Parts: sequence; C-alpha cells; structure tokens
Amino acid sequence: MPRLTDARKELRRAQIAEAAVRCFGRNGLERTSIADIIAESGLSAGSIYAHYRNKADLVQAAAREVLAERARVLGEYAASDTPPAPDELLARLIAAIDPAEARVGVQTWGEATTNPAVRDIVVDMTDRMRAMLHDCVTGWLVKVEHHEPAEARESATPIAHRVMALYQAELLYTAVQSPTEETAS
Amino acid sequence: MPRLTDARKELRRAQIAEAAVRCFGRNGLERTSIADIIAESGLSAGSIYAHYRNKADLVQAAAREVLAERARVLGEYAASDTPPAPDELLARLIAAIDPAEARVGVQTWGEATTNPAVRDIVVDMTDRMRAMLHDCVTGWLVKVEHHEPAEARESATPIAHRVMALYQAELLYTAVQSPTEETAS
DNA sequence: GTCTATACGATGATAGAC
DNA sequence: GTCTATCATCGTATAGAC
Repeated sequence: MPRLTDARKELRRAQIAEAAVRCFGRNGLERTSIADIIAESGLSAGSIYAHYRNKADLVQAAAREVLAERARVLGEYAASDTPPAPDELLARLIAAIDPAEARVGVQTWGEATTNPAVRDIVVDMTDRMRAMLHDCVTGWLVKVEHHEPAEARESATPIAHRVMALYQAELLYTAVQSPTEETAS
Repeated sequence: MPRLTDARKELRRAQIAEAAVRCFGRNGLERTSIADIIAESGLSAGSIYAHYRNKADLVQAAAREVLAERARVLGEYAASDTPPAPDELLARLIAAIDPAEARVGVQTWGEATTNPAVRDIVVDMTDRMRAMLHDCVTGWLVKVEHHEPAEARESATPIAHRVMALYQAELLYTAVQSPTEETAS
C-alpha cells in the first residue's frame, strides 16, 4: 500500500528536480533562488520543502539527474552486440549532447571543487562512465577486432581514457558556447 | 607622474585579486563573500570597492588571472627553439598544474555557462591557448620532424585540439580530486 | 501534502570621517 | 585611498491554516 504513494512521491520529486535543472541551466546553480524553482515547477515553497530538505539537497538531485542521463546513453552502447569503434563511439556521444544539460553538467564540475557532497556524485558518475567506456572499447576490441579478452582489457584502458577526455572537452565546449538566454551578473 | 601612482594602483588591484583567487579556491565563486576577501587581503571594504566596482568585477579579474597564468606557461614552450613533441608537451603542461588554480579555473567554466562576461573571458583565453598550442605543435613538426610549413600547420590542428582536450580533462580531474580544505554546503 | 505569509540571517554595497 | 559603521535587499527556511 505504501507502494503507490511512494511512486507518487517519487514523481513529485522528479517533477521538482526537473524544474530545478531547467532553472540551473538558465541561471546557474547559485543564482537560482528557491523562488525561481517554485515558479518553474508551478508548486509552492511548502511543497518543495516537503520533498527536499534544503537547496543543497536540490542541487545534489539535479547533479545526479544530469550525470545519470549522460551515463544512460553510454550504457546502451556498452551492452550492444556490435560495439562501435572508439571514433564512432565518441562521435555518437557528442551527437547526443544536450546543451542545457551540458551547462548544468559543467556547473556541477565547478560546484564539485568545493562542495564535498557534489564532489562525491561527480566522482562516482565519472568513474561509472569510465568503466562503461572501458567495457565498450573492450567489447569492440574483442568482438570486432578479434583481440584476446585479457589483452583487450589492458589496451582498452588508455583508449577509454582518451575518449572520456575528448568527450568532456566537447561537453565543456558545448556548455560554454551554447547561447545562454540572458541573466548576466 | 601618474606613472608611479598607476603602478601602485595596479599593485593593490593585484593584491586584492590574488586574495580573491585564494578565497575562491577554498570556497567557490559564489560562497565567497566580500567579507572573506576583506579578511584574506587584510584590507577593508572601502579599499576594495575603491579598486573594483563590485563582486562581479572581482570574479572577472580572478578568471583573467588564473587563465592568463595557464596561458603564460604555454607561451614559453611555443617560443622555444626546440619545441617538445605533443606527448611531452602535454606531460609538461600537466606537471605545471597547480591544484588551487585548477579549482578556480574549473569554477570559471561553470560560471561561464551563465555569465556572459566570464564566458567572453573563458572563450578568449581558450582560443588564445589553442592558438599557442597550434604554434607549438607546428614548430615541432617543422623544426624536429622536418615537415613542410604549410602542411605542418594543417596537420597541427587536430593534434593541438587533442592536446587541449586532454589538458582540460586533466585540469578537471585535478580540480575535483584535489583535497578541498572543508566548507561544505 | 500543499498553500500563504513571514521571520531571520547573510551579504553586497554605501556614507562619511580621517 | 583607506577605514568603520551601517543600510537595504534578498533569499532560505519555517509556521500554521486548510
């Protein structure tokens, strides 16, 4: 019986988190006020604080959401029967970048430099992505290039590292270049 | 005669900006208050506002300072008679990374996603670094690998792009991993 | 659970003396 | 130019009704 109510609760949480992500994408993590999120979500202060302890909690939820979304895309390729070659993999990852989420993603990087909670989320998600990238490249080496599994895992490491770096750089580029719809400082 | 006073003025500005960078490295761009910078610089509110219009102005000065410092290191290699090979160049750039400045650098990336003024600074400095990287790689191709200048400039572009990306990724890694001396959220 | 209204604290910026 | 003291604003979080 708590099943259904829990599901509804999760739905509300997601609704609020998504509104927060939109606000953060527009105005940044710190220049977004609770009032902004209230307006964007169409809810009220009381409702939001019933689902999130405080603003820091909301920031963490937003960080998890955007990073998880990026990991999700990658997971599909890793599980594929015919994994793409590294260059192709990178191209697809770049093509899947959403500018708004890229902005929030880069904001979380900045926040991670001084906020331990966000730092843990970023490190965790980065590690997870790197591991999936490694799986994907290993799969390609074994299934397409017919390497020995043991040797493939070995040589996949630097390749995965490079793909990760190039992807992050592209994410940064997109986040900074994509037009921001105003709200200077 | 305004010469000397201008120099003193610049010195004060630099003193304040450096204090700001230290604060930003510790607590982040937005969680640093003017009071923090006052304490760190050993000056007063009045003095700081005599040299900087407002906090946004200080953030921009800090962004310029850390990015310019990173560009300076690179400039030396580009001008060298025997430019290092790309791998070596990257290794040296990475070795020259200062964790505290890396943190502020990554913070400016986040800020650049929503703050047009900082965005312009980041884009400008990134372009400048990429150009210097390109010069450096071109120099290596011509002077060490004995390529034709025209062809060298052409093939230097993707190499410079790759080195830049790997450097930025390493900067991110350093900024996030380097121990922050507390001040959660 | 959700709303409105509000208290409280923090912070950017200024005024005015020296 | 630099200081101390102060103001005005803004934003988080809570209280209490429904």
